[in-house]
Amino acid sequence: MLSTVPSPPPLSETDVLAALAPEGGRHEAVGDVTDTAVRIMLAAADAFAERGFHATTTRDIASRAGLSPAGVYVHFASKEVLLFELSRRGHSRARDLLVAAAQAAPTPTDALRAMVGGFSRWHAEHYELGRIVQFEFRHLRPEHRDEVLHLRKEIDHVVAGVLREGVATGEFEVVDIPGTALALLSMAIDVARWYTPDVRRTPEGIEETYGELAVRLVRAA
Amino acid sequence: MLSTVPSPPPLSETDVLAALAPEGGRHEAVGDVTDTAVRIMLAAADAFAERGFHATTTRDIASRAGLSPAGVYVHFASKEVLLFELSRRGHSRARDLLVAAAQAAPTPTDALRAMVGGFSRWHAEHYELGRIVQFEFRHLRPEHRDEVLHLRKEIDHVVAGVLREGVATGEFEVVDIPGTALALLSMAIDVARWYTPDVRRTPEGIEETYGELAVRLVRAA
DNA sequence: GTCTATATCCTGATAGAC
DNA sequence: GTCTATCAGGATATAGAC
Repeated sequence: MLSTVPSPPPLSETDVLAALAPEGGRHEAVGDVTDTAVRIMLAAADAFAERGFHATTTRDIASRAGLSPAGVYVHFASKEVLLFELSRRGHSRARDLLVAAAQAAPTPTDALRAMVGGFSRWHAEHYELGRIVQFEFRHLRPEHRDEVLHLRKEIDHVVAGVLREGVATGEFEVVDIPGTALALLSMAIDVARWYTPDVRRTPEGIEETYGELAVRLVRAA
Repeated sequence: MLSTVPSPPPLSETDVLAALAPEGGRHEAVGDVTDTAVRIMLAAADAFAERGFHATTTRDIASRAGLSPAGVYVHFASKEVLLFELSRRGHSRARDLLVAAAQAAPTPTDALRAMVGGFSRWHAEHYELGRIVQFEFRHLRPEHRDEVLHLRKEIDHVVAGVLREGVATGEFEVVDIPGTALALLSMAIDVARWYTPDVRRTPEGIEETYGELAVRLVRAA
């Protein structure tokens, strides 16, 4: 169901790149930007995820990308624009995953399992981009925050929609649909906070566990 | 059950103070530090929660506390020490709440409802301190991080313990105890990320909803 | 214990040569 | 498009008077 997400080797570059690229391909899959711009985005993603937006310096990003500090500004107008690009692409990718999982499943139960499982797995496999998406949001400038907020609302809406369908078919019993959607997303989002490749759990195991927990949370008694 | 948490007026100072004070009292309840040190901690908590640790300046903290920048250093050796004090006290308080809720409940089901409900409510009522505790953790220096890590493990342990009890009594059916404990805590922790007083949900409503969701997640079929 | 003043270093971003 | 050099301001923290 979520097989459009490739399973890349545990290299940070490939990992973040896979999360940024809609087709899961190589550099040209990011498509609308140059090779150097991609390198800068990958460098910034590493740095932001590791140290946070404000603790990351432009020199840090530049050196990771193999450029001088000035070289970054040919491609991005500011450090905040770089955060915005990562945030926007990451949110889009996460939303696309959820929508694809919802559409591919035959029943609301299967859809919910695939969505929460897949979303949780994504936040583990791509925990660097996941952290940026979920935890650096408030450091965007207001106009950029507003744009990303639309994507966040779409994500909430997809989950709530599946819950409503499940209630309609009688598969689910949900007292508070938006509240439950929020709690389900919280479980998955929080994975990005605690997951690292050093941890004993695997993204696949997380997908399995969290998908089942989601179904337990809403299934009719 | 969680009535040891006072319901303060919606003033940020009182709110953070209540979360810092073991007895829920006034300034002297924080006890081991001077009045001015408390004022600085409250100012720092406001600033860290609002803008994040690295985006907060020492001038920012000082002016919120009504001091000159130099005035802060009489009471705290560095900005990071201030973060550590807030983090340590906040973690202790959160752990104490969980332990009290676990001990006061007659059954594992009641205990889990009270723990997850109360922990969620705490992350709403004290969302400022909650954000610091949960999301500024990585900005601590290694030795301080280690000390706080002990408190975090105690929190995990209390929840896992109640799950084990519930499995033993037959009330719960849990495949993966540490994984489920983690997911339950994730739901509650993530409240601090999205909650603000502007949001439509109330801390009391969150307590009710999340307590019930927790029970649904683990109860035997 | 608090202040004013400041040391010292670092920050995001730009100018202009190549 | 990339570099070296640098600007202008801001950062944490300290010195020393009161």
